[in-house]
Amino acid sequence: MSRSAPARSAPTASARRNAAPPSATHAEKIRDHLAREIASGHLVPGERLDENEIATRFAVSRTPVREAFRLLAANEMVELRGRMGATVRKMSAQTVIEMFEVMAEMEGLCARLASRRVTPQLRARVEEIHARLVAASGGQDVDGFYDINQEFHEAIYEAAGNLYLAEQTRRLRNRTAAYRRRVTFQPNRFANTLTEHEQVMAAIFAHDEEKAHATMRDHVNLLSDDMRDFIASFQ
Amino acid sequence: MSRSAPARSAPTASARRNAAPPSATHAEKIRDHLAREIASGHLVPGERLDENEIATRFAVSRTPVREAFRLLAANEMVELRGRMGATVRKMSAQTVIEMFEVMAEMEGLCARLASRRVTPQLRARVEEIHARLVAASGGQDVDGFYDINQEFHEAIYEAAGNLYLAEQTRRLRNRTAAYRRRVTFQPNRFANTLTEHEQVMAAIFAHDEEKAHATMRDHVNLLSDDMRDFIASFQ
DNA sequence: ATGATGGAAAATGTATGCAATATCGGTATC
DNA sequence: GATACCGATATTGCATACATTTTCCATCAT
Repeated sequence: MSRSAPARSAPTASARRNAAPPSATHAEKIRDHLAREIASGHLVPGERLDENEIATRFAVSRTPVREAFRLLAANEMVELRGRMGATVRKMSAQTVIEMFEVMAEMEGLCARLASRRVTPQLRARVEEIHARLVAASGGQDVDGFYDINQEFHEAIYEAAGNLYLAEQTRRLRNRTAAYRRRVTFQPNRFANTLTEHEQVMAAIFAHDEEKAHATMRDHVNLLSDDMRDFIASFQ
Repeated sequence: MSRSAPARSAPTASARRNAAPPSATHAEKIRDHLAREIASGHLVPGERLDENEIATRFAVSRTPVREAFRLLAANEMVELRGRMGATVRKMSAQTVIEMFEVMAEMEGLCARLASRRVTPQLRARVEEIHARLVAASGGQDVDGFYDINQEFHEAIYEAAGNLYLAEQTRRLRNRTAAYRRRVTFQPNRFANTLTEHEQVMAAIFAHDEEKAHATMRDHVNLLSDDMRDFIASFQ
């Protein structure tokens, strides 16, 4: 990443005109990496992000690191205070609970809109993902289960047919990922998750919007109850 | 803002310990200034923000300008695309409709939670605001009506007892303010607004969460229907 | 006339060094 | 012991220069 780095073959102008995505900037890569560390809990809430340490770690100057911090602020994952650096956003137990409450409603709303707007293609997609989730629940691959679970939710967001809602739901989900991840790794969550997903699916495919909303909200709220206990013990 | 600028008296360490805010960075000032230009319509959606032009305008280097752009991304006021600069965020008619849909639900959720959590003090507050709104509806002061109307909504947000939800609802409301304001200035909106607020209040005070949610959602959705027509005519 | 190519200019990304501010630890005072 | 002050150090903000990528325009081929 230094100036003496070997020259790369630049994409041709014609490749650019075919709307090929530009190569990611260092700032973007650092942001993505730090976001993952925050979501995974490796970087903990309240922790200071040291420009110099991160610059050294990624073998870049401070400039893209500072830009990465500001990009992370755009995702509300870090807090910036003028002249006082960046810290991983710390949320009080109360705020986490509130965010969960909102998230349950937003996911419920996604399910509600999906029950009105789901297409045959998306229905097939949801069912296919669920089948994969059932298959994954028999294994020991927790991360794999978690990833497919997220695919399931993403498909519901898409079926809702409201991009803005999907975006905001994702955003909130990312912000709470570290907290939520600790709960979904409970022993009997897999079976419960499958049952609850099935209830949500049944309501959506029956075009029952109240039930779709309620079953999805309850599915996410179950998480919230667990989180309440977890957070209480954590404080 | 150049290095040869006259030296300023730095705040003393004791002033600092009394939690005096640090002086605003150039990046923060530029962000605030551009945010105002965007809100006022001086910078129009889709417009490119030229680093060099802005740097020249503010007599600073490009560095704080770039940082300001990334800070603006945090407010979703500009869009950043790697290696392709910043543009004022452009909202399609579809996005506006989607945002309204989400807003109706979020305000509905505020009302729902308020129906469970309203205190006698907040009840009195809502009633007092409504009385002022009734008084204002007889006059010609549209702005005054609008301000009190906003107070009414703010009181519901507060009664919901979820700060995060209040914050996000406000945020969305602010983002759509310019579009919404064009509709609320219709001739018979005042009387309808009062009637609808009364329905919301009745449901909240009766602790009927479904009805509170539905009446508030419908109140805001009425706006959405009007907006749909308005936007269709606008395109 | 249209599309492809190449080079120059413009714009964006980054590194480096200096300026400005915050933090920390030691010392003095009450 | 608590508070204030001061100087040294560390951290953050910013300017400048260079590197990289994108855009624009002229030219050529079909």
